[in-house]
Amino acid sequence: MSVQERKQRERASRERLIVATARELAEQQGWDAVTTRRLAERIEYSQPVLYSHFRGKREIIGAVALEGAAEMAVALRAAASAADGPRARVAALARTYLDFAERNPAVYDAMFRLDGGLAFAREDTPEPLKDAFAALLESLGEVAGDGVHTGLFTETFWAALHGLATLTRAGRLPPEHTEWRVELLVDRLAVV
Amino acid sequence: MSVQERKQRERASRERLIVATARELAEQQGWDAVTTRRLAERIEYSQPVLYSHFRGKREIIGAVALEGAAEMAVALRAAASAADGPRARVAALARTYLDFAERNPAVYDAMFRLDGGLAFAREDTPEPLKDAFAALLESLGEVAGDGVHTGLFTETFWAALHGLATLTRAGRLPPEHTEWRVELLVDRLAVV
DNA sequence: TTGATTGTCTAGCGGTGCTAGGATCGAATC
DNA sequence: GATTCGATCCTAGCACCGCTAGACAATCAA
Repeated sequence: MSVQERKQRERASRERLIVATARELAEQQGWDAVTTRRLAERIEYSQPVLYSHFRGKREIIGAVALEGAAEMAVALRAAASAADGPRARVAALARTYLDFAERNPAVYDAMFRLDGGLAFAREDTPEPLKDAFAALLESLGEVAGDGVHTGLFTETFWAALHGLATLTRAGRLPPEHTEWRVELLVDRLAVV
Repeated sequence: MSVQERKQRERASRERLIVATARELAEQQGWDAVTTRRLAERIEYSQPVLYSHFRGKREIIGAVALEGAAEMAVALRAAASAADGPRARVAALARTYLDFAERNPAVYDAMFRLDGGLAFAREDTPEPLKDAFAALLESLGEVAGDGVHTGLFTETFWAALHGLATLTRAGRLPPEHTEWRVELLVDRLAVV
């Protein structure tokens, strides 16, 4: 059975290559540039090979999104644990979130702007997504305020951050004063 | 010169037809379904005619966005003027904004999610966009709080609403409890 | 060695946004 | 009223897209 195992390993490795290449290409030139032809050429296989790993382009986006969610969860927890006190923790969380969105725009798009065929806010939501939300909730839960449902509070705070991230990057908001807006959000929304 | 005038009128009328048809088609079947071929067929002209009015699909999206911005400004001002007191005014404003996004998803996308080739937050920003932002600022300015820049406050509040609107519609946030989230946003962000 | 299975590729389908170039039509001139 | 001539519009086609059928080669089991 060793031959089969080797083949499985190779297959898994190629799948990782596809996802990594798609992500790289998307970060370099945007998701519009991630066509199945270009992607196939970069991994040095023909187009149909992609379809033996993923149902279609959408699923590839979804795979990048899951990868991103896992990384974001790590980054959020690291920022939170390095801060002292609820107020500082929330501020660090918010800055880290926006920083992640700015540094990995294509991954952020895959997670929250594009259709990666993933289920959100449901029972069958993939674990990495649930966990990224959990990472937010861990820090935000302690500043929701008395009698305020922590889940709903986290959702609202997250939505505000998401709005800032997307509108800023799309040039809808001037890039200056981002720090000030985050400050306002934390000051007003968090109860310390 | 009357012949030329008639031609100009007809041309302007056809341009309105293009924008209205694009909007209608987008609301019915989403922007992906708005292809130049389908659009041309619906207005009963050939494809190249579209390009004698607009540089490309992007500009058509931009035209729909401007139309939407004007309508949104009217809706926001109507809601604000019908409410009594700053707190109620802001709440009505927020609800109207989200309501507009929900009722006109394609127009909302054209305004804030898609690339319509429009300049935002700049001097050469088209008037309807500036005015829609002004409509927000008129009501939000009075609850920014002492010493808080009203423009930046409005931007932050708007971003929060935008986040709620987009995440909810994309299925990233559960559709229930939207009203509760708005309530929280208004309660915490607005200083009354 | 043979036959079946697996894996990969070439080629192609129907679609996209956009455009070059020819046909047509109406207005202005003789 | 016939004839230019310019504006207007359409046909046809480009290069690209996501995706797939079917041929082909390599590998395995008998």
